Parts: sequence; structure tokens; C-alpha cells
Amino acid sequence: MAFLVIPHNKIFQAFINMVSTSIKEILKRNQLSVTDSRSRILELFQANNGALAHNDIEKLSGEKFDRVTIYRTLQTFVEKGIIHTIPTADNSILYALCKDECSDGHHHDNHVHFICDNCRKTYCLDDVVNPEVKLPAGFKPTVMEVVVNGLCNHCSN
Amino acid sequence: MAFLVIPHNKIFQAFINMVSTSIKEILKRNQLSVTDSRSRILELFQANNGALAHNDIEKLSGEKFDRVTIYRTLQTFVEKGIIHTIPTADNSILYALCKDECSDGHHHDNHVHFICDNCRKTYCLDDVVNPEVKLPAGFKPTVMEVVVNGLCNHCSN
DNA sequence: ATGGGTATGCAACTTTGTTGCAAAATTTAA
DNA sequence: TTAAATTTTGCAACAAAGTTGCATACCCAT
Repeated sequence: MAFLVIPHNKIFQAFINMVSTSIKEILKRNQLSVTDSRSRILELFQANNGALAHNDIEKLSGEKFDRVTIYRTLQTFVEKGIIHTIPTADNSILYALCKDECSDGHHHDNHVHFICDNCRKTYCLDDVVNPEVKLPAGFKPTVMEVVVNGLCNHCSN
Repeated sequence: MAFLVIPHNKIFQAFINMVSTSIKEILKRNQLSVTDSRSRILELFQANNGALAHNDIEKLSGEKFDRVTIYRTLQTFVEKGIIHTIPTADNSILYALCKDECSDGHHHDNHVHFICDNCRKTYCLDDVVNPEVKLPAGFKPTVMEVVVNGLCNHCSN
């Protein structure tokens, strides 16, 4: 049996500070003022390690923030290249942290996204790079999105 | 200078009949009753040769049909495999004709979609088949969507 | 601590999508 | 061709999602 080690309060607090410092860093690096909603929403993305929809954020944040604020925050984050959108077939926009922050609106998240049909979780498969596709003459690509549906490694048993 | 030849009425009518017959055929082949809205919406897809959103259809049909009817018609067409959806990042569902009709809900439109950032038109690149991707262990894919943005062959000059 | 600039919350609104039901149209069968 | 049976449509009412303007609250540099 494994023991769950609960860290001493001081250490725990230090950990929290570390995390929140890094969140502050991200906001400052992008010339954004540090506000409750922005910090909290960034935190959610970091904690979740997956994609979130606007609605997820509303619920996860305990309805503490106005719907409008969440819309505006997400929009700002996309513009700054902190998060990116993932297209889905069911008309819901998903947002996920960019691995390395993309410079002002110029996203280069060229990795495959995986949506599990069972647990509904969305994975950014950072290591699976978008494959090459050969387009017909005259078509000049700029961005490419690859979204795979199926069963994730936890649900495929 | 080129001459525009306007066909004799009878020939023109015959042409119209040909087209509408083929639309009728499609509907009948899928056990759907032939109604105004279904015929007109199918016609729009054939004429447009690209993807259409619900809103496009509302406008193109001259607001002749109720919004609800359009929603239900599109849903029916998807179920029957006459059209398929294309995921986009901007929260609009696009629909396009399936190349060869897919049998009842079992779509196999494994081709790349291209959205032009200039003219906003969406192309089904029927001949560009989805590439292979190697997923991490445990991930079992079922459906894969590839959407490329950029400039189309008309806008890339 | 204070002032200037930015972000938030509220209210009101638009757009998008859904559901139930009666009326109208389409199909089937005589 | 007509009449009954079945489907589809349009309407109304609603729910959800997203947008905009503006006054208040907050953040941050001085």
C-alpha cells in the first residue's frame, strides 16, 4: 500500500506561491494586468492539462466570474497566444494552453489533438506532429488542424 | 468578345428537369419524401460546390423556409449520409455534399478540408486523403478530421 | 497613497439551436 | 383520382450562447 504524503503547510504554501508566480509571469510577459479572473482561468488550464470549453470554465470557476468576463478573457488569451482553439465537429470551441507560448496571435501549434469519445477529455498530443499533406496546385496553406476522435489510453481497455 | 448563348426555352426546361430529377433521385434513394425545402437545399449544395453553414442556407433560400425546417433538413441529410459536417474553430458548423453518398450515417469522408482565409470559401479536397498519424500507445482512433487554412487557388495570386 | 488606464459586472440585446403541436403537404393504397 | 395514413412544415415559446455599452471596481506606475 502506498502512503499519501501530505506536505507540511509551509512547503505547500511555497508550492502554491511557485505556481501562482509562474501564472503571474505568464500574464506579465504578455503585457496583461494580473487580475483574479485571468489568474484563475490560467490556473484551470494548467490544472486540467487538457482542453476546456467556455462552459467548463464557467462551472469549474464556481460561477464566480461573469460569463462576459470569461468570454473576454479567453479572447485576450487567444490574441496573446497563451491558448489556442481546437475545432470540433459538434460546434463547441475548445481552448487549450499553447505548449510554448505563441507570439502575439501567431499560433504554431502544429500538433495533433485527440478527443476521447468516452471520457470526453481532449488531449494535446504535443509529440505527434502534424503530418504532411500534398495540396492541389495553387493552394497555399498557413495553418493546419488535425483532430482525431476515438478512445484514449485510459478508456481503451 | 465572347457570345453568351441563351438556350431555347424548351432545352432550358429540359435541363432544369434533368437536374431536379437527379435531386429527386437522391431523395428517393434515401427514402425521403420529396418536399420543397429538401429539394431547394440540395440544389443549393449542388450549385455552390462548397460548404455551407446553416446561416448561408437561410439567406440563399431567400428566407423562404423556416429556420427550424432548415435545421431539421440538415440533420436528416447528415443522418442519411447525403451531406457531412466540417469542424471549424469559429463555432460554425459547415456542411458539404458527400462525394459518394455515405450509407446511413456511416460517413467515410476521409478527405482534407481547406478553408480560404481570403474568400472564406471551404473546399472539400476529395482527392487529398487524410494522412496517417502515429498515436501514442493506447490511443485508438475512430475518426480523423484534417482542416487546412490558407489561400485557395483563386486567391493565392 | 493617488490618479490614469484597464478590466469587470450588469443589463439589455442578438444570434443560434431546441421542442411540442396543429396545419399542410406527401405518399400509399384503393 | 381520391381518401386515409404518414411525414413534414411552420409557428410559438423557450433555452443556450455570444455581443455591446456603460458605470463601477480594480490594477499598477508614479
